[in-house]
Amino acid sequence: MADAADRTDTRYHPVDIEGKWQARWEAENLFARKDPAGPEKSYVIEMFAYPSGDLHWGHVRNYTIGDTFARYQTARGRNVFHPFGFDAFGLPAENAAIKRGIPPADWTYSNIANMTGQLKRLGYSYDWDHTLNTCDPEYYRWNQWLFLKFFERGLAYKKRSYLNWCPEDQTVLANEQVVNGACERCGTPVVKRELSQWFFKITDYADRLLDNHSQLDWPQPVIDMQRNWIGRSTGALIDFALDAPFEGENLSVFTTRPDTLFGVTYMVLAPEHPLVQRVREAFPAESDRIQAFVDEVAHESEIDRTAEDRPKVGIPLPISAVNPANGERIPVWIANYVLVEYGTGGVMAVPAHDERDFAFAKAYGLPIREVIRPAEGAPSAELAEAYTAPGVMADSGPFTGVSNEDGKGKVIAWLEGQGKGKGTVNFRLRDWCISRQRYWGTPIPILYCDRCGIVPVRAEDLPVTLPTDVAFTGKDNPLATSAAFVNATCPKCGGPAKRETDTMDTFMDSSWYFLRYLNPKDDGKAFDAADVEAWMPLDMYVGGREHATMHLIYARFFTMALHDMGLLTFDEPFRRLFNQGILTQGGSKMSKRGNATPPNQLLDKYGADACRLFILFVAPPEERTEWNEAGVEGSFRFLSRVWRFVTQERRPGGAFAETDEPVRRVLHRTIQKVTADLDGLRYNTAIAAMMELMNALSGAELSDAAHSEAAEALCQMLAPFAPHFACETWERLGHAETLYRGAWPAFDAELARENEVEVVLQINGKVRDRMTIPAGVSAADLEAMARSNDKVLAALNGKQIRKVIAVPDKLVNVVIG
RNA sequence: GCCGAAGUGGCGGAAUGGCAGACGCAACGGUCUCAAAAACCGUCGGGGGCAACCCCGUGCGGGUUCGAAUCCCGCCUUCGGCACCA
Repeated sequence: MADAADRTDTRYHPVDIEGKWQARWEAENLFARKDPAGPEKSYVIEMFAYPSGDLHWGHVRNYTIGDTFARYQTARGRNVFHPFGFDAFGLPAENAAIKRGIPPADWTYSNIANMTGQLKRLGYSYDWDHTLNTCDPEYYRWNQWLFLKFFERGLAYKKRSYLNWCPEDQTVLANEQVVNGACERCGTPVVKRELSQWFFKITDYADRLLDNHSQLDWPQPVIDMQRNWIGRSTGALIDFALDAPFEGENLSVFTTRPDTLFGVTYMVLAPEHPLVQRVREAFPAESDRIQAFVDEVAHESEIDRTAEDRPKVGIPLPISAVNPANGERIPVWIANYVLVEYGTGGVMAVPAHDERDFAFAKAYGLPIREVIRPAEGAPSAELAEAYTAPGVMADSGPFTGVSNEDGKGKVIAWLEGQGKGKGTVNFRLRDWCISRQRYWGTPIPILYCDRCGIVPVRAEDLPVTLPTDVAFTGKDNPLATSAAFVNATCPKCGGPAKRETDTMDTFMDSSWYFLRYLNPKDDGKAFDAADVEAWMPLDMYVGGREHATMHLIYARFFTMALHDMGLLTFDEPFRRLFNQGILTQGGSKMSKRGNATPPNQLLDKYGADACRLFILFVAPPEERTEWNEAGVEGSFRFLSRVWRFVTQERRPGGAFAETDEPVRRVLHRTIQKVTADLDGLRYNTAIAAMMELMNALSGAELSDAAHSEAAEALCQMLAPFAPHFACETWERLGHAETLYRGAWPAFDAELARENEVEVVLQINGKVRDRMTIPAGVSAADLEAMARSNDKVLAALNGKQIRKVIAVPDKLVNVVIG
């Protein structure tokens, strides 16, 4: 590119102005956090970035939506806080270390530097004095502090359970990180392993996570996804008495269909159910046979386990139980279709009214007893499939003849009266497993002492920093390879202790970063109560829908837990959420995993402003759209035309001419529309409206006054979209102050109103004529005009006018028949 | 299977009960130029007609309405989420 000095033309050259304004903004400290007192505060962020290496157009779309929103809020006079940071822990850094021998920290910090440069080049209005990287000890020490708080409250606990294990990444995964039975990150099929891990008690908050949805200004699909994920079911816990050798003990099961209790013909336990091992001990002769089946199921991968056509298999156990409803003895089986993690890990089987139980009973010749019948029609001879629709209870003792919906509550009450069961709710949501056997994360601040057991690190000893003398083999937990890290002293007894070598799930980092943004350099506390009180909750959170059941649930849980600890006064972090639509490339999502296009080339060629404008113009921000760079040219052309218009040589001042009126009407209508569209985040149509305005201005003869009015309004309207361009043209119009705060054009309502309208004349719903008339002509007058219209008279031809529908300023429809 | 979103020109999209295709891209024709770029002007859903005009057209089939891309019922397709959750 040539220097500005070489040019003789006065055309729009973005490279000449973008660096200049970025430097100016920085020198003026324009984007510094404002005082939250005074006009309404507006805390706006986009979901922070994983430092994967390069920005791609998907990021550009996300951040441009947020920046346009933030800049518009400022233009409207609000006090905006708009920070950015990096979600810097995670596996890719560690994989780079394993594959290329680069320390994870080096890889991460160099990516952060690179991406920060790209973000600055795009001219986003971030307050870089309030940034954070989650891999800094100054950040993660507060993760550890928060972990200790959760531990004190009993919200963090260690337990042994069956967990998702990724053999490739050599770590456990949360349920949320298993996608179609495979590791969300590397795609390797996940297997179940019994392991001892750290959990957060998110299930304590299941009901609140659902109930609070009504307070949130969020896209409904995200709320629906969370509701599905949490999966609340209402039903009953029912106790089935066990026979010898477990007499006196109960087998408790969860069911949503207590109304089918009289139809139970067997019971099924998950192979991992604790009772199974006790049965093996009680029946040594059966032990090997049982264990063989348990092993067979356990070794299936998660993909095989969840396959749709997976056959249901099981074996009977040498024990039986008693149906509390009718005293009947029924067999107890173990089978692969019962999940240990849900409910009690065992079910009562009602083959007549449950598809799974039906298939299993058919396969193993177990009895099928029909106890719900359709309200009308004769009882069927033999069921061909499970009957799961509503009906009337049959062969159900005192409940026979009751509708099954009423029966649910009645059976529960009856069981409660006898102490054999109770109504309850059950959730699909599991506690959040937060420990990972990886290096590049926050060390869990826990010690294991032979004498004192599990001992938390003292708060004053934080941070527990990541050691650098570790070996990355891709197999063992790297922290365990640092003797200096592992060997520690017990703070309770002073004896030798071993450090926990697991690190935290990185979703821990993102669960509270929006609190830390306010005081990222404060080394005395995790966050400042007064600042949090002043700025939280977030007024706008912009990010992708893929976080619906992960980050967005975890962060809500965190906020609720901190609220209950008295650390926050609110319990929902994100008042308003906006999901940008995904950007596809070749039909699939643009992402760091393959098909991403970086913005650099187009930035070089057209500048940041044209790129920003284009990414908002292509589609409504919430819609998925296919990336096609061909259109950037159009945005650049538009800015070039505005440039030429605004930079015309004009004398300042003067009066409006009569001939200005039509164009001024367009201008004021445009200001009205752009304002409304920005309020509704309809950026694509706002830009289209400005283009239409430019088209109207192009051919018009304008007075100096009208030219100046239009030029200033255009600069102001473009400011949130094309900030460098707007600042430069604003300056060239003679303004000394940088165009940023409180500079939004007002529209004259009188001028914005249409004075002349084209009214469509329809005959039997088809357009037959158009009439240009003054706005506001009444329906009665329109009808009279229609009745005397030539086309109507010609169409009549002996027929009659049956009806006339007149909509002022829109149309008249004459129905002839 | 369950929950959700979406289907409109060659392309991205506009119009959410009232002129379908705004705005932009691409394409085509023209002006300017020695030439090119840039810029500007024009054409641009399909069919018919010399023409004024006419007919068809918003995934498919019905319906409501004076009038439906838009509302209702039933399908199809694509995408996202959940899925042996008892």
